[in-house]
Amino acid sequence: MRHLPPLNALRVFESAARHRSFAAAGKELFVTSSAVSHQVKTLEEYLGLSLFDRSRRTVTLTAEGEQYLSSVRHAFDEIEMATQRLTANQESNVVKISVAPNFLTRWLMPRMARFQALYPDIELEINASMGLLDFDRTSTDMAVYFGNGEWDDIEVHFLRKVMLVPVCSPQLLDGELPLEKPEDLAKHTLIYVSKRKWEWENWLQQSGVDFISARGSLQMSSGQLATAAAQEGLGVALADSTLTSREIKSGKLVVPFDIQLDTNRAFYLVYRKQRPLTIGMKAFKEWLMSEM
Amino acid sequence: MRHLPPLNALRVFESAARHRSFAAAGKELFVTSSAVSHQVKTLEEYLGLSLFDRSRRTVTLTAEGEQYLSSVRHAFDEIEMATQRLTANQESNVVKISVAPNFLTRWLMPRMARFQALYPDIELEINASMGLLDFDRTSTDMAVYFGNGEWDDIEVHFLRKVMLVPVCSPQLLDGELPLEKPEDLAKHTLIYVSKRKWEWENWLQQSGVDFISARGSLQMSSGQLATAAAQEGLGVALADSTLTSREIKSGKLVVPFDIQLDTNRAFYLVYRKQRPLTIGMKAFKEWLMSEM
DNA sequence: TCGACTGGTGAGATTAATTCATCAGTCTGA
DNA sequence: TCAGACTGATGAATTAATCTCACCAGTCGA
Repeated sequence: MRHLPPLNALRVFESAARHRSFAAAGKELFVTSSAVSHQVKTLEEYLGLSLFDRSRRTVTLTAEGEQYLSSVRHAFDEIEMATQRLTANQESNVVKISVAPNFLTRWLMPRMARFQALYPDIELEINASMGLLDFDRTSTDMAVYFGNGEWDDIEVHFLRKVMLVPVCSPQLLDGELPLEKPEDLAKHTLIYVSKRKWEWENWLQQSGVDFISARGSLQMSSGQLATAAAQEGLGVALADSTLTSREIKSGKLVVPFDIQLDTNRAFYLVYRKQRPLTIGMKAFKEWLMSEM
Repeated sequence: MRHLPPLNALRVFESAARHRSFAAAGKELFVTSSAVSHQVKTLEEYLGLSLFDRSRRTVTLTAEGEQYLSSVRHAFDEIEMATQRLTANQESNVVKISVAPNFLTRWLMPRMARFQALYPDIELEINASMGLLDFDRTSTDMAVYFGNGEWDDIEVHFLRKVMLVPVCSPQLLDGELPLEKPEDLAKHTLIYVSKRKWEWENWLQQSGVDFISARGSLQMSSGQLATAAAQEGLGVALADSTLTSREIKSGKLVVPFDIQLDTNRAFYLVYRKQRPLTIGMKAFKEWLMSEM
């Protein structure tokens, strides 16, 4: 047996709190500000505390109101998304995708034209984002994650492994300091990715270099930035060999030592569990898997 | 501007779906089954699909209804908890705590009597659980987590570092196979914790043992079980030195080599961000920190 | 200082929710 | 096997929740 507050009053509160105005909430809900006032009062009486400060001409949320708003918002987001999913057209041809930045710029973007040629009716709405996202409370249909593939409560499809090789600008390789064997890295700047500092350590270990005290180090927040920094000649970075193949072919980046580090990390296509796929989602999934 | 379904109808649906019966839902909501029927119908008309199968005498959820229920439930849980937090008595002296199993049995339990002597009015409701929990949708007040301290959106307080030492039963140490230097571990069974397999590797590396091919290995799902297995003489495990100090003092476990591995992992007291602490929570927090 | 805002309040009007009466089907047990 | 006790469905009537209206006070800017 549940103990829920009056839900209609809650809806009115959420709108009023979001707008920080009873009048604006009234407009959104197609009622008068008086109705909003009544409903907020009902909720406040139920809770036994005030959610708004009513001094001055404008209303402001109390600390309690602020707290409550964030929870109520979360909950309403979820209800809204669940309702949207349920009533969504299975024939929908718009797919909202969230993609790991490196994969987006270096893999997906260059191949977008091919997808559009194959599926001219499908419209992709792409968003770059790193971390995990909440499929319950966002309208994102699918995502490309980077990681070890161990995520709970979502449908996970393996795309491709990430194999790291050192990359740097050709100028650096032709420069004064030699870069002929892994030990020579000691004289160069190593470019790290903040949250994956162990990668250089592992690569050096695999390359038979026991310990190295590099000349300097540079820290970047993403693999994409690390690769860009290497391209600018700022040092040597570890980058995925296939994602940077274009830069390597065109000579913008060179691989001083072709020693690949198997990271146990990979790119994965993920989406909400048990979600019936729309034709747009099916098309994107099939194309993505077939391009691998 | 939001697009929410009729919320009162949603509440009725949730109850009916939970009970898998309109009559039972009516009883819970103090209305007739007729009212339930009307409301469910309203919701179904709004969504444009049926949520219940009405064949036979009983109703069953359709696939869509099942999907919808889980989301609606989640959302209502959150509203319920937010409301409960808001109306909760600040003077409450009941604290619901979720504790990492190893910490619970080896640290908290032995000291519980001391807490109760100091705060006879405070009532602890303890729950053992490993993973992370959702403070938004559960009624747990505080938790003791084991990990690296990097968790988002929660209040984190450091408790104590975990320093690992090898432990085994005294019988094993006095047995036929020597255990005098780290290299001797090669002749014994190493007990691993499933999700922290790297620990033995790190310890051996720190002890100056390059590579070791142990006689066998045993995998346990938690540190608690690994320590118990070591106590039974099944092999050598890595255990936290302070958590196992009682067993070590009493001679149930011995430390063959006093080489401690700093794991960068620790125990932390955590709770919901911005949550105003009840007097019970304050008492527990203060006591816990002072016992460290 | 006046108008144009803000939100608050109580009474009445409107709309939504519930009950009631009735119907049909299904399962149970005498 | 057939009455009786359940299940839920439905439309009209009733009740309860919600909203509007009219009026209030206060604040802000011209």
